[in-house]
Amino acid sequence: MTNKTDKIPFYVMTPIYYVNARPHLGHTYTTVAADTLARYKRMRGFDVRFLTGTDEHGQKIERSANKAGKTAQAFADEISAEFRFLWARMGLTNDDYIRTTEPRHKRGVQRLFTELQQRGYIYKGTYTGQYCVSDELYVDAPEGAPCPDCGRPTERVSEENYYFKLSEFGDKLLAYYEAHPDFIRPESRRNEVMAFVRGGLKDLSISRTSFNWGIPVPGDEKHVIYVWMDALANYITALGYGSDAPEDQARFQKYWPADVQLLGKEISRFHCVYWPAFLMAAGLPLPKSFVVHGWLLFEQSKMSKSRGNIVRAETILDVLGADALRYFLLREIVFGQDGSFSFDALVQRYNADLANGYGNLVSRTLTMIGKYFDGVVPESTGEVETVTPEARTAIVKVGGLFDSLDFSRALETIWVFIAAVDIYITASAPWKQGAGVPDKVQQQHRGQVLYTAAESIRIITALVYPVIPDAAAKVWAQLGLGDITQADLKDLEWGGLKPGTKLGTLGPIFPRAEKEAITRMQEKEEAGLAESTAAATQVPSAPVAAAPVVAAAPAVAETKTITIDDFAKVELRVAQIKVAERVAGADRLLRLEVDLGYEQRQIVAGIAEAYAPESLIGRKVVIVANLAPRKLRGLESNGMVVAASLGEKGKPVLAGFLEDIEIGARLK
RNA sequence: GGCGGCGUAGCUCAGAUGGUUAGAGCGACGGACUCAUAACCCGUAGGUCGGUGGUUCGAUUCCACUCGCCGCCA
Repeated sequence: MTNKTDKIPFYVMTPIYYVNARPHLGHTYTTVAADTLARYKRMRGFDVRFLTGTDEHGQKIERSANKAGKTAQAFADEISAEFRFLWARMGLTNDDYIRTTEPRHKRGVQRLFTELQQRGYIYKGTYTGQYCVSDELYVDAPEGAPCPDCGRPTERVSEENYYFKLSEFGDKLLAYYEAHPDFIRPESRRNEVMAFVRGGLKDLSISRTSFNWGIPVPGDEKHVIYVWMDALANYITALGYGSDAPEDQARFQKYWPADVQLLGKEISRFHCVYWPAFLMAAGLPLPKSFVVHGWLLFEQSKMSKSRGNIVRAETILDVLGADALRYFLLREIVFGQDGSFSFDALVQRYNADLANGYGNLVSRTLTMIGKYFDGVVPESTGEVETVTPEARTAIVKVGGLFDSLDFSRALETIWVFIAAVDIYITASAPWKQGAGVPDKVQQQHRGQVLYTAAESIRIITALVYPVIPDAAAKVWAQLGLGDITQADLKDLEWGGLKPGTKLGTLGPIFPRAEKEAITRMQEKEEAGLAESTAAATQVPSAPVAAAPVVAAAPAVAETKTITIDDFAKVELRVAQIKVAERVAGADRLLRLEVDLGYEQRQIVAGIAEAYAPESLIGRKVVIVANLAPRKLRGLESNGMVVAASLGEKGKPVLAGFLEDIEIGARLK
């Protein structure tokens, strides 16, 4: 183990996500890319810091919260928690999760503002013109005209504001772009950014007085700091910028400037122009690179709330698992370009590459080692096989491609190698007994072939680990190599697998998905919230522990068997939620009124942290109808809503049905 | 409106400073095999490289125009 301080720091982050929208595949895409890069760099011995989080201030949030009848903070808490749950459920390895409503962030933003002010880059002025609430931007449009950007109505405002002298930075920025060709990737984005800056930069208004939900300007509290300045600063405040504590300062010194800032193309101007200008003005170093990726289109059209074609990651996690989603996003889409998502393509990729390719290769190889060598990795004769040099080439090539964030080609390269190993095994036919060949010679040949195949799998597994960590961990264990997270993968070389290694317990890695998986996912999306139903457990690779229809506890928990009569005592029925509201003074409780067809009743359920009340109205759930009444927070609860429990925090996921079902129907 | 990108097999995309039969993967079809997850392996299909016109001995690759999609800016 190397001492952590010896390692080279590597700081990577996603943008922080605006809590105006709930997490969808676009967020997942960026975050998965960052996670993969972080895992890869860790594996290569870097001291990685991976940051993500949520952006929570601004007028839009204030208004959405009002509309929902909540405080802005409560509203932000809820959505931020959803992001956090999702990332936790996907097993992402972010080292920190910043929220712009945290004190550490506020402190840092105010410090940055003060710093810019003291350095003379901020002055007071008045703006009169149109403002787009949706984009949180002053727009150049005549009175009454819609926003030229998003088409929504703009508002007439006249405000006294603080301005940042952005106009002073045009030449400096251009010089910097020129001197650092890799500062913004891909090149097409760099060109766009440079064209924008060449067009001339105007000073930027960086405060608002028209609303309150934000960080106050130090010493002039009726002003709130512009959301973008607030948000962008998270990349340094999360490290400790603005704090006087020695450990915070040390962290900031260590990790800043960032190595890779990932972002979607819609926010490249803020990240590649404003943010560097703020940093220059503050006398801070600039990030080493911005990597701008494209959009994820859903079956050819842009995913958007209004189109109603947003796909949630949860749906895919339920049916195929996190690795399938990660693999698809990084393999199918050329990083930097727009990509298209469809359930069809997802399942096709899953079957062709993960099930038939990687999964099957592992299966055929390890099964034969079990059969012919009693589950112990055989000796190699030392003879060089065709795949050996190919493995070496793949190691080098894949490393380079990961470094340049060319995930799709990295994976393509690995899969070319997988195919080569399949061809090698088929050509060598270790299952065949050659006519007249003595058993000893036959065994030696088998040993050589199977050692070569197993060693190839070890290398493949190490290479794919950053992309499909769950599967890689399983294969690693099946190879008898223990915990992959403890493995030193820095110097991957052919021959690292020791003959004599006892294989672990074998089992499927990626079971083939049936066509039906597609319809199942589509139905889940249509049904609204993704849910972990009994159907989800039909695919054994689903990350949710296989749970029976009634999944109040994970199936892994030991259960004594019961008779059918015992089960019959539990009256499970389908009920439709008619009313859902928070219980005052309880963070976790919702008061529900449900319709059973023959009666309406009140149930108090501990699901408030996972479900917004309004999202539940009309939803059909399963309840235990004959549970003795109980009082919770003074409210009588007549029954219990059935839900699975996910993760260590026990996040509830409501049970439901894919087919439409009659209210009141009994489960038996 | 200005600037830029893209349009190649059913699908996702490579590629060519212009030159013999335009490539890969997936899907489809045929065959072989049986260690393996109806898998793997071998083989086949056929696309006038968006349209029109031009330059050229020769263009899908260059030029002009045109249609469609997209991005940045106004």
